[in-house]
Amino acid sequence: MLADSRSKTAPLVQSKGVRTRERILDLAFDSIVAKGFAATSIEELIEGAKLSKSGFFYHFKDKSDLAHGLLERYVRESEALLDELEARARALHDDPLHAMLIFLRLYAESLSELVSNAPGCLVATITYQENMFDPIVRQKNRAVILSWRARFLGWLEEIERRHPLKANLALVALADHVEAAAMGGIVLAKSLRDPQALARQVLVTRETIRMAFGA
Amino acid sequence: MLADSRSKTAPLVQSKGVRTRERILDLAFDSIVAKGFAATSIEELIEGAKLSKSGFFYHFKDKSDLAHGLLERYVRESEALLDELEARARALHDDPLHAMLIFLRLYAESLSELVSNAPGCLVATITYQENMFDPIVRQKNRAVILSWRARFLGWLEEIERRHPLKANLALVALADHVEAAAMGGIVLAKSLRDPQALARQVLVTRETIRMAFGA
DNA sequence: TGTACATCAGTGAACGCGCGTTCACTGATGTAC
DNA sequence: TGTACATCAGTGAACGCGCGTTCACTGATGTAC
Repeated sequence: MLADSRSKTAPLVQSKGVRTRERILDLAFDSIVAKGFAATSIEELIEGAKLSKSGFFYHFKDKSDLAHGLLERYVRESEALLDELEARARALHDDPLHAMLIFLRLYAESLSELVSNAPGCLVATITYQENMFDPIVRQKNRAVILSWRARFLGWLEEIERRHPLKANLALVALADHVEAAAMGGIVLAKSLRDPQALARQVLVTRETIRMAFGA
Repeated sequence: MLADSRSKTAPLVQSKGVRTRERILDLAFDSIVAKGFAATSIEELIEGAKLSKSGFFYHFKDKSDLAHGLLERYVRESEALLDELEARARALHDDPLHAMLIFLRLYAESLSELVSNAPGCLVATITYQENMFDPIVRQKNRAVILSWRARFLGWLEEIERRHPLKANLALVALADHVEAAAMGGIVLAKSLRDPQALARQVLVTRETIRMAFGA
């Protein structure tokens, strides 16, 4: 769950075309997360990106192609963030439970930092406006949620082999909970204009996992 | 957090005008939760409600007035549901902790029932498309979140006076967590087409509260 | 090194459609006397 | 009980604007020989 998909880790040298495309995607992300997909007009994107309308259609064959590009980039960067934080956490502790507790702290920090710029989860946005998107985007969106589930479920199973579960919970519900609490936290953070509200929700999940395995 | 605001508890006899208005609001809710506010056209609402365009403008002075009407009804019915479930739960157990655990079971059930018809939380939808709404709607939307927080925070404080908190958590984060997990759960339920995913998230929150107060 | 051609990254003008909103009007129901 | 008037719950036609999309064209950069 990445709250801001605007690329920060772009290759050192980019062709002119790639830079323009990224500029369009950045503007589109901010607008979609603030107003929704339908209300995000190509007109406003080209005004912000300083190019002509036909320039936009050089980069994206139609509006739904923009959605594809947006989701693709979002997934790539969000998986990269999770991979990186998981690797850092696991490097700091051999026990998978403590690694996950470390990970959740790092994740809470990263998310509230991202959210203070441009708050919004693209996956939640797409889910809440599913009928605006073609089947491929919807399918890809579902796949993202399932990949989050798979990552955390695998990790929790690993934990359970060492620390018997003390709570009356299905592991899959707990796995989903990491992202569910984050998505709910984003709504709180956005609405109340309090980025810390997101971090607090992720840390509640952390406490749940800590208690569930009796740490 | 009410997942379906279509009225089920309307007065026994309604004037013709009120019935038409309710029909419009029902259609609008379903559409907004599926496509977003901007993509919900007055044209489609009048087609569904079988009246002319000027008929629509007799009931709502403009599109933003529709948003007002929708949110007002949603808040009224969602508060009524929470009041009712809280009253039932408190009637079943004197201890506020056990009452809350009962409440969360009832709430999980109610929500996944509502979600199987028309999944979506209007507050989350508005938050994710804030720029589409006027300041009054945004303010009202924020107020709903704060009223949820106040309800659960008060309840948790009551619990804490009898059961010392065993977890390293701020009560306000825990209070917010009830609705945050539900809002995240709705995204899961919608996207995966699995109403049970929502109930499971609410029940994770229940387990968190149970463990936090050492029940 | 010079020329021919291809690809990249756009421009400018025009299109048709659907959207939200307005306006003048109307027939059915309710209320006062 | 009958009549006058007001309110309710709409209709039908027209509007202008902005939207997504298309099309013919172009100047700058890259590549082959």
